[in-house]
Amino acid sequence: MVISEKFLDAAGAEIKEYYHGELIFSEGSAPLYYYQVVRGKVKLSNLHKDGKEFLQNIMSEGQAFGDALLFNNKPYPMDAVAMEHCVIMRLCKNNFLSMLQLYPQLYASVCKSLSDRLYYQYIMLQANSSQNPAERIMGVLEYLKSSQSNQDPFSFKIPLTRQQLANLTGICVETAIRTIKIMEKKHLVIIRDRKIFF
Amino acid sequence: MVISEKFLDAAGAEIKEYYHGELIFSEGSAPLYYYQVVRGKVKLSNLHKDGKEFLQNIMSEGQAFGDALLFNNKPYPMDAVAMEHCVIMRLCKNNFLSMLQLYPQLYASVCKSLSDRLYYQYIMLQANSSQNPAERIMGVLEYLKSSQSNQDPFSFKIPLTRQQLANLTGICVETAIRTIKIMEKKHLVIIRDRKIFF
DNA sequence: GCCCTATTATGACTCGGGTCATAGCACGGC
DNA sequence: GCCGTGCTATGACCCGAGTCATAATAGGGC
Repeated sequence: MVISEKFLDAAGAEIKEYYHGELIFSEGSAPLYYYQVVRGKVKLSNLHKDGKEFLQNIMSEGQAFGDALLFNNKPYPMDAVAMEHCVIMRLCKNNFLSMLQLYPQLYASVCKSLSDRLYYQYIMLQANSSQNPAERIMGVLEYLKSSQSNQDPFSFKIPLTRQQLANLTGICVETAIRTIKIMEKKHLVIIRDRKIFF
Repeated sequence: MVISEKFLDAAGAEIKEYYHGELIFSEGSAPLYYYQVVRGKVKLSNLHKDGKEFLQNIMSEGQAFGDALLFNNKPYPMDAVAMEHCVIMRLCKNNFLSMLQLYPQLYASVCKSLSDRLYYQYIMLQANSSQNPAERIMGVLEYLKSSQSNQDPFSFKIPLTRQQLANLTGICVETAIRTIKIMEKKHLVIIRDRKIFF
């Protein structure tokens, strides 16, 4: 958890619920809140004009989002959408910044949280800049795996559909499916019951 | 400038000089320092096994790098190389963290600096995840332009070679050259004296 | 059980970006 | 001026990822 719910509560945060598919904020609008996921999953995504979606990231319990934009006064570069029923704490910009001034030790958590996401972006940018679909997919898999405690090969069941993997890597579903099959033949992943193990 | 040189100096920073092509840190090694560019340009890049280079970012005067990794104890996900003769201030991890504890107001600058880079990564990740070379290149151009004061069309001379644009976007030089020509025909950019204006 | 939908799967075809080869051009060093 | 090097430019060819069509399978709701 980035910031303890007690602190957020004391600083004046509201608890909000969002339902599957509900928009939390949208690309181009002005950032006004610090958001922290209490329960559920939120996707940060870009909707292309041709209807295709690019998945920037999926935020889970304890993770913060939208906060980076509070520091540099730029409009949101993506949408945030609830992927399921979510409980989210939301703290307005002024209260968030005052809270940090009052309790500077919280800055350490915020910096760590920003750094974690920056690290994720480094990995993904490198992977997705490759032409090779397998390298793009491996980028996601390795990143997800790196945040697991059990590092044994094929012990980790990837919690993403092929469509989501495709949207995260900017390739089409068919290529994702075909590439994953090839990766299985090369013993890079195992497919059991249609689920990917890495 | 992220942190004033006086503060860095008082905290025990060293001033180091690097020459064109000199390695500052390398992918996979452990982060030990906060770096801030005093003069020159530093590229953050990944070297692929096939000899190709992917340019994550180019850091200029006043910008910090390598600091994100101090917060989350992960090895560097890229190399840092001086692109020209550089003067760089370097502050070891312990002194950096102590300095922040001592002067919490510096945290705000660090958060802003992290957020700025996160924003850049969002833009680039979205752009580079596209299949379309023109979209990838536009990602770089629009980002660079957004940090300019003069927003008039075609007023900004892109300070990058086609090779650098190709390495930033993960496409090959030839495609970069051809795509830029097409973009000129579509009046998206102007080419004058081989230089790209946007 | 039955239906609806999301997901996984597979084949045929197209097109565009990578690769390789070659060359023209600009600039700095001497 | 002359040379070398890095940058820009252009053509021919190939391969592989996208697109479209079609279908099998799994899972949830009722």
